[in-house]
Amino acid sequence: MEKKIFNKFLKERGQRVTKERAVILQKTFSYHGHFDPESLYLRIRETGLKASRASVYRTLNLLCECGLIERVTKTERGTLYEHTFGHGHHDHMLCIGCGSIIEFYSEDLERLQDNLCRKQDFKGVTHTLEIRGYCKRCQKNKK
Amino acid sequence: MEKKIFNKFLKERGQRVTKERAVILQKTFSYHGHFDPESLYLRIRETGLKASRASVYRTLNLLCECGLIERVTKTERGTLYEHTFGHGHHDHMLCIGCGSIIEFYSEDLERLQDNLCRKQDFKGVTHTLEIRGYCKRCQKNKK
DNA sequence: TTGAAATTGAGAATCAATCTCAAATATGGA
DNA sequence: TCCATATTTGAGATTGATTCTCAATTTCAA
Repeated sequence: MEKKIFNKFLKERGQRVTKERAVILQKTFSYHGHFDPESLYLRIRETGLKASRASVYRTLNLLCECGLIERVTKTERGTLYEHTFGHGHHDHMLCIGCGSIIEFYSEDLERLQDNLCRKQDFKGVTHTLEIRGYCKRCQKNKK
Repeated sequence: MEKKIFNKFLKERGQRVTKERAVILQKTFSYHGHFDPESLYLRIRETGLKASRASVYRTLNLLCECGLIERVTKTERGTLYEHTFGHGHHDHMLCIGCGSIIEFYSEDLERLQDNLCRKQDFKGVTHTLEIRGYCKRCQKNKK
């Protein structure tokens, strides 16, 4: 399914469907949560498949452009991605204590974005809301 | 005022108040909007004052820790900062077309954050909402 | 004033991400 | 199926932001 979308996207832009791109797409969707380019690259090599780091980075950019994946955040240790297809848009709470991530979706937030944009004559495409704080467990451990 | 806060913060951690830190703090607050470390460094040199790049980076980290400034976003071209003191919390809309930034504040959003956190037993401290899309001018130019 | 401990700065090091370009490959047409 | 050609790949170089190193300098409590 995602393969169809990606290939169609490539065709439309006169770009080619290559083995490497197929491999990278497949492994990208083998993640259930977040991932970074380097670990994706290693996961590909582990399974005996081949694709260079350069191709991984290039293909991740393509996948972002066609909306199959999203950049979650840029940390000091590089960019985190996740696939959005069959996953749905959502936002994140990030625990300062232990680094754990909670995903959530809020219809109210989506509506609010629309209202905010209208006020500023801005045409919103996507948003990222990141709430930083302390998860349940870390709140307890503090005491 | 911000100088007092910063010096107090340093004292409490057994760190020292130095000329360089004072210069960097002062120039940081000479910006009214966003800035990046490199241009801050250049602004310091332009005015004949002295502080190395290393010290600029080190001091920006300290200023973040004590809450006087905030990292706005990490772009492909480095980190953007802004000072928050006497400025108030707000969020951003980022134009994909021209890179311009619109600041906004929404009471509704603050309330929404509280609700969202309560549902997840999460103790929110701060949040960042970044809406990406097209500003008024870029919407027109597209046609 | 003094000396231990913190800080500075020039340049090296790191690290993610992009670029280079020759060799390999995909694709539409014959 | 085979060809011609434009696209893509990959190894390694490069870039660019940020951090690190460490000798020399500076702060500050006593």
